[in-house]
Amino acid sequence: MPKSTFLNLRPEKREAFITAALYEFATNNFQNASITNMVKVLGIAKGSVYQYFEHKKDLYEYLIELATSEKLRYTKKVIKKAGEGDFVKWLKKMMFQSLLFELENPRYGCLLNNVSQERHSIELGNLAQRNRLETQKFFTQILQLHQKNGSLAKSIDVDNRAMILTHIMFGFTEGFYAMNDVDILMHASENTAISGMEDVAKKFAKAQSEVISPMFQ
Amino acid sequence: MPKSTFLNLRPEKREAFITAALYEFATNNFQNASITNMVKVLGIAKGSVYQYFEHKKDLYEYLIELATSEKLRYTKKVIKKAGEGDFVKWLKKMMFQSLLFELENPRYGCLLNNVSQERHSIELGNLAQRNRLETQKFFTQILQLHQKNGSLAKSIDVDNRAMILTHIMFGFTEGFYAMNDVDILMHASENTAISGMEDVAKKFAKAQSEVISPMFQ
Amino acid sequence: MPKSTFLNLRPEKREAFITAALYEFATNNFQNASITNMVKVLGIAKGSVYQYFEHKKDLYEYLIELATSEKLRYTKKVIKKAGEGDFVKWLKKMMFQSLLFELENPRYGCLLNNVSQERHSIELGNLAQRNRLETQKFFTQILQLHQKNGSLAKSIDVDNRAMILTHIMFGFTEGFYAMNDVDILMHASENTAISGMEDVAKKFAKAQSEVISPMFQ
Amino acid sequence: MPKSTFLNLRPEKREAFITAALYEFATNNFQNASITNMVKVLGIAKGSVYQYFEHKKDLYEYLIELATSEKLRYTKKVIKKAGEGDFVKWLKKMMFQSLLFELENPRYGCLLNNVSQERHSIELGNLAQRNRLETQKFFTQILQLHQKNGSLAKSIDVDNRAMILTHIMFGFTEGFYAMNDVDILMHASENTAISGMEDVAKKFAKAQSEVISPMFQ
DNA sequence: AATGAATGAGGGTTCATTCAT
DNA sequence: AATGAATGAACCCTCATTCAT
Repeated sequence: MPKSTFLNLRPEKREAFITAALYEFATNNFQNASITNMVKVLGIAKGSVYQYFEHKKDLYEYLIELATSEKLRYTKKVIKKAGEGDFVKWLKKMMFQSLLFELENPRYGCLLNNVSQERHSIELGNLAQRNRLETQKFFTQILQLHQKNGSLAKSIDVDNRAMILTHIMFGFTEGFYAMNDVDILMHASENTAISGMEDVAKKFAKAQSEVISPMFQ
Repeated sequence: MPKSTFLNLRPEKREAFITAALYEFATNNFQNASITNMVKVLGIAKGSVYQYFEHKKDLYEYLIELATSEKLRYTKKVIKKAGEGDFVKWLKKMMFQSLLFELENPRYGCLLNNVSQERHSIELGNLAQRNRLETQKFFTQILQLHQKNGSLAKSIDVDNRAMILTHIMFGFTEGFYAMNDVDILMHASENTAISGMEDVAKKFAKAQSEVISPMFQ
Repeated sequence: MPKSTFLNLRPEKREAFITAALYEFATNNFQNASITNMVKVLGIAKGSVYQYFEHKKDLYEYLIELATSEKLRYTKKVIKKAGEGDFVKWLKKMMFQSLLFELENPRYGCLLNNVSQERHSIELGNLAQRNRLETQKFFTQILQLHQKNGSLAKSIDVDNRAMILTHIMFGFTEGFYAMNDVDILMHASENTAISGMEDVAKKFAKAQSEVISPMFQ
Repeated sequence: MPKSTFLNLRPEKREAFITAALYEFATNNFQNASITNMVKVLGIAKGSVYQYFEHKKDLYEYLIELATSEKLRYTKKVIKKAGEGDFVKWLKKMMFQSLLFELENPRYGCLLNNVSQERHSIELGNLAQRNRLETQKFFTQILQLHQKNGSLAKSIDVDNRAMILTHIMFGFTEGFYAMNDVDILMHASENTAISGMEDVAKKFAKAQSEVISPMFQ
């Protein structure tokens, strides 16, 4: 929900703004993210932020939306194939693609990770919960699809598996960001980041896969 | 590292202080936890806090220590039995006991959960990372013990399993707090809390168990 | 090192600010000068100060610079004549001009006097020492000039005389401010101040001169 | 004006208290001297200070009195000889003895130096002024004595000379403390301090003497 | 559309002083 | 006589937000 002023901005300006905002909200949770600091980095007037967005929360929500849709776009190809063939095979592809997304878009990834850790507050409500429920619902639908197609045993408790999947995926993601230097991840140019983090990522992907596969046999 | 002032406090007062402090640091991360708010709730003077502790970080570290040692005390019986019999059986007991701890001591549990999510900062360093590494090391040692005793296949990569275990356990814990209303958990008297959350807890325990068991066969 | 914010201020506002800040830092040493009190007097918000300056020390340093350059401007004419004619004659002129500066700009004068009395601290370092060393160096250079020009006996120990001059001049200045009511000095309009303090000043100038003259014969 | 409780204290305790108090008020001006810090160093209860003294100012005044009387005791021999023989000779002795006092009792010396720099305040009034006036009066009396005895020219303006003497002596003292590390001075054992500072002191004494002698010929 | 000065509530922290024990 | 917990006002500093230009 940016104001029209933001949408009418020269693309370069808009993108510079987004990049800086993402960085600020990716390296800090909502409360600690500082508009003051962000505009200092950007070199624009503080007032401009309030020409573009109603308030801090408004900006935050916009960034979340952006990150979410970007992630969706990135994983679309895999999502489309849901229901075809073996579920575990699909899941592995999905997990791999997600990890690639984190590596290539650390700002988006880190922001979304922050969202999933946001404490309940008057201002944001239970954002983390809503975030997790969406993911859970997504997995539930995929699982149901696979059950319909016969590629997943009907005996499996879909809701239960979706919940577990959700917690594990968020758990690994959070672990990934906790164990690695977020700043290095984000400042690296895309290619450097990938090559530098490749091993770590592979280890994580393999681990996740090992854990999750047995759940569906 | 509380000052002697704090240790000499009348037990009721000290406990009231701890309760309120725990609540503040359990519902907020370090930066957002507010001494001002805490003393308002407690009905004491702001200066008193600084009679008890050197500074905010000092108080935080004390609460972490308290929570950690309380958790250790709570799980001691199970930890002592490490190495005896089947590892998975032991792990299930451990996980169940941990969950019980979270339910009976939601303030401690929630605080420790916050610790594991703390962003890297100049003031706290990489607290979350240190926290996770400790847990990982703990699991590594237990796994090695079981390998020595022959109750765990020598072929299993202990370091890898310890890492996975860590991420999953933190993941489930975080999920648990994200999905439930922390405020209700913490304000409930112990018994109410348990009965109210029993089903949720059982579901979590079972889920965790299902995921983890296959990793060691 | 004020921020651009301060420099862009409406001149009246900026001057009102400087006047009030000078008063606060002239009547109190660095530690005791209170931003809180200053803004109360000025009738502006506390936050504004931090729009203008990075922090208290930043403001202090700006005021020192201001006072120093103002004093330099005031005594420039005399300084330029250094080396011409008799040194003692020049020194008398210099002392008289300095005194006039103190009388016409009691806020600047008093601030600089405070600087020369600042205790060594982590925050400011040894400001007083640095301040005195500068003055001493200044006198050394002038004395060397006069020795080159032949208007001062080569036998005179320049470093020693410069040190003595420095201590005496600071001593008289400090004595002047200790013996007179600084508040009256500072609140008086310029002309009133001069006429009111004229006799005192003359007495001081004569005394200083009497002391110093014999040192160079 | 200590309370009777202080006077009834075991001598060792009283002396330890005085030593610590002196240190605190010698290294800080009145406002910045911290009772809190002092008792921490001493290892006594904060409340004790208020058993001994009415309030901070009360303690400060006691220390000033102590330092003053100690200095008097130290210079008594010289003072007694006032009026005998040449004034300048006497003054040199006096100045030398004063310097010795500063070196052997840096805490007292530094405290008195602080007193002479204290800003006018509601709490302390114009302490520095009173302090200087006393010294000035002292010199006036001595000078008058010498005029009576014929060892000083009747033509000399006694009040003027006393004033000048005062400013110069305070000036050199302040300069001495500004240019040297007060903490080193005070922590050194007496003998070390003297030997370490001997050269500096001699330089100062000679300088002072050179300046002042011509004033009385 | 862009600016950036102004605000004021809130943050953590220090400290002299009081008073019940 | 000694303690030390309690107080609360004061300190410097930060920040999202507003608004006149």
